[in-house]
Amino acid sequence: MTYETAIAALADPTRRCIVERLRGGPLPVSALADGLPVSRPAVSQHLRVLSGAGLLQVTPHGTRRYYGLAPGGVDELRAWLDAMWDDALAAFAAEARLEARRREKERPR
Amino acid sequence: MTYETAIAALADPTRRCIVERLRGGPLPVSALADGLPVSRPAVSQHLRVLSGAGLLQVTPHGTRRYYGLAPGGVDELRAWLDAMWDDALAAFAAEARLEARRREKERPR
DNA sequence: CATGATCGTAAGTCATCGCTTACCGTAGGA
DNA sequence: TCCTACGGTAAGCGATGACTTACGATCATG
Repeated sequence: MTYETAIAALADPTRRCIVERLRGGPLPVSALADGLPVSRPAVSQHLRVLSGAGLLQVTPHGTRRYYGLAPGGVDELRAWLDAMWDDALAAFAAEARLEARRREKERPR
Repeated sequence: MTYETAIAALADPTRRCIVERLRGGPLPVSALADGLPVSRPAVSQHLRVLSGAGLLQVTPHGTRRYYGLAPGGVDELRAWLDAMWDDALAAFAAEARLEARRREKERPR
């Protein structure tokens, strides 16, 4: 449920750039806007999306608000990826069995 | 580089539905289109995007093409997530140190 | 060889989304 | 108390993208 909004939030290049800029630690909005090719209101809108997805957390300090990566923010997303692609191995085995069955059906011709 | 197209491909709900339907093993296009709320050409377009992102692999068999999850298709995406959010712990430590420094600066007043 | 089934592609339409400018509320310093 | 910095919000615009219908190509089957 939440991993859907998380992956939607991370799909935007500008938002990924924000995430990468937050690797070093929390930053206020103005510091984030400097160096980004978009205006400051655009950054605010992106921060709203990222926060809404549970990827960022805010700590107001005076007039400036520090945005930082939320620990465990991508846990559900990782869990979904694992659920899909770990079963893919089993699917691979299934496909191998299907292939074997197809050969078996072809051989007697 | 590839994780960007992968996350963009997985951002669409219909494409995620396709991925989930492929957990049980490869399927031809018609079988995928049945049960999805979109037309068959739409499914073909989604499959093109997913394949282009390295998430799916195709095995033509006669007139029908079997689409299946590509093993290791999300490896780069997982690596990127780890690189971001594992360093987030270090960032958290950095923020803690920053907080400590702020208190230290406030205390002597 | 002809026919039907499977699937990819092209063109067009409509909604969603990201960006901008303009505006407003709020906290801190002179 | 003014005023300046910081940042969130609203409205409008342009572009990207997802979907549909129509068409064409290919392979198996009668």
